[in-house]
Amino acid sequence: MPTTARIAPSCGPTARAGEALDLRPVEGREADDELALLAKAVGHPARVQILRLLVRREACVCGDIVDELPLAQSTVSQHLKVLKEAGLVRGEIDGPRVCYCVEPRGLRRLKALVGGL
Amino acid sequence: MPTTARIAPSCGPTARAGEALDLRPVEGREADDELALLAKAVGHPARVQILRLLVRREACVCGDIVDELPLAQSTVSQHLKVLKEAGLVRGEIDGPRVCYCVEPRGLRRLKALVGGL
DNA sequence: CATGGCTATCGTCTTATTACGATAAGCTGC
DNA sequence: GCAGCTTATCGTAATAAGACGATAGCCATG
Repeated sequence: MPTTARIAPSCGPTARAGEALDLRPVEGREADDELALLAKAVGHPARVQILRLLVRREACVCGDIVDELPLAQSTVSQHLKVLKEAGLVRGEIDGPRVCYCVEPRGLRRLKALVGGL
Repeated sequence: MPTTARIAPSCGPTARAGEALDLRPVEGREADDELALLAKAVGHPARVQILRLLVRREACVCGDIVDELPLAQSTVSQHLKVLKEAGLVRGEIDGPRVCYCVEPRGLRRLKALVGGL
C-alpha cells in the first residue's frame, strides 16, 4: 500500500469502477423531491464553488477548500455537510485530514434529473 | 385574431421562434452565482412540480396549478414569483387570468450550467 | 356600472439557513 | 504520551424562506 501523498484510495480517478447506469425514473413525485433536494444543495454560490473545485481537481482536495473561499472554516465545513448529505460529495478520512471528492453518482443523477425537465 | 380558448399569444409552442443559442460561459464566478440562483429556485418540491406541469402542458396553464397542488393560492403565487424572478417561467396576462409558461431560455441555461459541472 | 371570478400582495407566524467564534475530537510525529 | 495540526460540532445571532388568511386590484360578463 503506497502512501500516496494526499490522495486517499477511494477518491479520485482510481475509483471509477462499477459505474452502473442509473435506472431510476426522472419523473414522478419521488423524482421531484429528489431533484428539489439536489438543487437546493447546489443553490448556494459557495457550494457551487466547492463543487467546481472538487470537479476540477479530479483528485480530491482536503481543507484546501477553506483557503479558496472567503469563509470561516466552520462555515465551509457546514457547506460540505450539506453537499455530503445530498449525496453530491464524499468525504474520506485520510490520516489527520479529510479528503473530499465529488460523488459521481450524485452528480450524474442531478444531471439526469435536470436534463429530464 | 381567433380567441383561442386558454392559450395566450406569447406562450406555448407558437413562441418558439428566435432561439439564439446562449454564448455565455458556464464557468467562472458569474456562472457560479447564476447556477446557484437557478438551482435555488428549483430547490423546492412544489416548484419542481410547477415546472414539470408547465413543461408537460406545452401550452401554458393558468391558475389550474393551484388545483394540482395541495397548497393555498397565495403560496402557489409566491412560488410562481420565485420561478419568474429566476427567469425560469414567464407570466402573461390573458384577460381575467394569468397564463404561465416555461421560459425556454432560462431552462436551457440551467441545463447548460448543470451540464457544465 | 356593478358583480363575480382570478391573481397578486400584505401582514404575520414559524421554521430553516447562513455565518461566525469557540470548543471538542482525532490522528501524527516527536 | 503529548503537542500540534486539521476538521467537525455546538451555541448563538441575524437573515431568509415557507406557508397561510385576508385584502386589494383587474378584467370580462351581465
